[in-house]
Amino acid sequence: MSETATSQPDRGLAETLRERGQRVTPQRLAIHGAMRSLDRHVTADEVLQRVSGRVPGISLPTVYATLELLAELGLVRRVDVGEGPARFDPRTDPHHHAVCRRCGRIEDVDARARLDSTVAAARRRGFEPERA
Amino acid sequence: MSETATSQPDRGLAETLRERGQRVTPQRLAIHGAMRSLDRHVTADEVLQRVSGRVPGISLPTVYATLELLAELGLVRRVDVGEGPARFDPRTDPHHHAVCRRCGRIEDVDARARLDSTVAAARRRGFEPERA
DNA sequence: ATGACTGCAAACTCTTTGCACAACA
DNA sequence: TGTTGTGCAAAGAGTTTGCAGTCAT
Repeated sequence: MSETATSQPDRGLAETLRERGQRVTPQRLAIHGAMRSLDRHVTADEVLQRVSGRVPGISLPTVYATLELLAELGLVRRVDVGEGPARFDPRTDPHHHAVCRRCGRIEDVDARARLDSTVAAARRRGFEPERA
Repeated sequence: MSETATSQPDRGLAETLRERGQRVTPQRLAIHGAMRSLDRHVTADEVLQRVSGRVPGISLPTVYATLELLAELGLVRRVDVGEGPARFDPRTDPHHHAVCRRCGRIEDVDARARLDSTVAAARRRGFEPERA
């Protein structure tokens, strides 16, 4: 019983898309592949640079659209840091980010237990946690 | 011994400015007053609306410049939430913000102890905490 | 008087949208 | 073949910058 209803990480972006009646395009596969191979937080522009090798004519609007789609599928997470462009994070579990004020680099802060309790406190006040 | 070297909350914006060789203008006093009287997180535009009554011709660039100045003086804190305009917070001690995804409203999350330990963890990794 | 501050307008960055063409199903 | 997705260009939001005039000192 192939229960690929939920979006599986690697095998199955194509399947997931078809199940949703959406098309499997080289742009989507390339962007997904790039995000999977990355272990960093990247900007839309960096994704564009990286996939431009494989998919020559790709454009920034397409990158944004695809990353939004991947975020909907839970394969990517958009991190809106205050200054500068948004970053897209291949890691989708809730975690903190430490942002360097000078170079803008983002690093993960693993403090899961702490985060959980903070989130629980927010939830008690009627908020639904979305980003850390 | 008047040691008003540091920027005192209320009495003394004028003094602080003069000490720094900067000018005391009605715009600055009005914006500072507005921020002090507020207990909310406001956008630059909201500050403009609010101050326009007292200082008729005031402009948005001036509001931004002044809020940046107040932030430098530690009288205000800029909160860059992902979506939409930046908010300016009259509360300057480190604290978390809960952001409503729908209406954009911001509410403080008091979890000082937890926050402190998270910040300490980040500090250990070489980061200087700036915003929560 | 003199130099910092203001207001106006325009530039700027990042992101989204509109529209015609291409290409997946 | 019928749409969905793409690329291009342009619009849009928010913030910053350049410049001439004003005003605190």
